[in-house]
Amino acid sequence: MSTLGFETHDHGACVEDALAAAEARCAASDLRLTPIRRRVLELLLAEHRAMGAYDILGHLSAEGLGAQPPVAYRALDFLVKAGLAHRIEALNAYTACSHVGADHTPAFLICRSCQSVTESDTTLTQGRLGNAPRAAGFQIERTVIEAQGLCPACQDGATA
Amino acid sequence: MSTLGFETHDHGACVEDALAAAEARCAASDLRLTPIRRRVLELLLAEHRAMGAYDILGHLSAEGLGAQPPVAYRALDFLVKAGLAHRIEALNAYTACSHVGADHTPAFLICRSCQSVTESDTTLTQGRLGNAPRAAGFQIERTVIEAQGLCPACQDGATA
DNA sequence: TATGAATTGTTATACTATAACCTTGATAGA
DNA sequence: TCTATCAAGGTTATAGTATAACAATTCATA
Repeated sequence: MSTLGFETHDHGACVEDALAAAEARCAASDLRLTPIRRRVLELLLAEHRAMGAYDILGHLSAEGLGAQPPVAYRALDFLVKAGLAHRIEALNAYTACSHVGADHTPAFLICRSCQSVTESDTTLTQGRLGNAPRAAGFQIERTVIEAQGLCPACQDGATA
Repeated sequence: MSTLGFETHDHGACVEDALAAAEARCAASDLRLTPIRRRVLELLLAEHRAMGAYDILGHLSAEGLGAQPPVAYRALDFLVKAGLAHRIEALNAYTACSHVGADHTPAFLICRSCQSVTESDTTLTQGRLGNAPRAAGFQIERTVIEAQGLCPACQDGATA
């Protein structure tokens, strides 16, 4: 399975599938995908980009769903903990998860030109990053793997 | 070469070596390691931890070296650009570089208990992370690889 | 319906970072 | 020597990111 999805795709179906997967996951794990949480997930799914908490808050507020920062942060925290979204540390921003269900260690490819964020499969990296630290006795609980650069589309005539 | 340095070491020599390497590098590259920049590097080297910009600023200010945020941020930016320090994205903090001179893609092991930060050699990871994205045509310019967990010392009777 | 737990509403504030403009001091060419 | 230039630092103000704390509400269920 390839998840390096810079290629165009049926985004409507992509979003619907992701929402369905999210609902299934919440139902199965006894988590509540409330209207606010669901809407935040939709916003994140709308584009394959990372959004800041205050971007999210702007949308929520425009839609009468809450006007204060904690509203956005709580929904984002929920989604991240539920495995439905990820935080992109290098951007202080958030993106919808592309592999809901799979217990994964995500790696991200972040385009500095178009801000697209692609979640890459990391089984490869995972093993490698895991080795050296384990040899040293370090017990990994969470890993952040983020590559920044230019996506294929932006390499033609872009800021490069 | 092993850089997974949780083991104890001669820290005085460690700091002196790093400062000497920094001076050599600056001299060679026509960069100016001014008193403020040098002091910030010393502060970062003092412990194998990451420090926030405002931690640094607190020290500088106590020493009469500058009281406003830009003073700290400028020095940190300089050190990062010069390859003498790294920014730890997951902590919004900074740490001295352990491999001055080597053109490297660093990976960090961050202990959530004692806050120690160890810079691991990433030739391993580098190759692996590089493959999948390259296959997709993504042109990597910078990578962030940070693992959080428990260092060996903190695994005994710690918050785990 | 009473109860407790989870969620949301709201205020206030803490933490992180940079824009903008000015001053100083070193350097190099006239 | 004079002075143009530029990098570095000083300072003020403000932007951007995040959370503590507490009140109000909703919801499932005893």
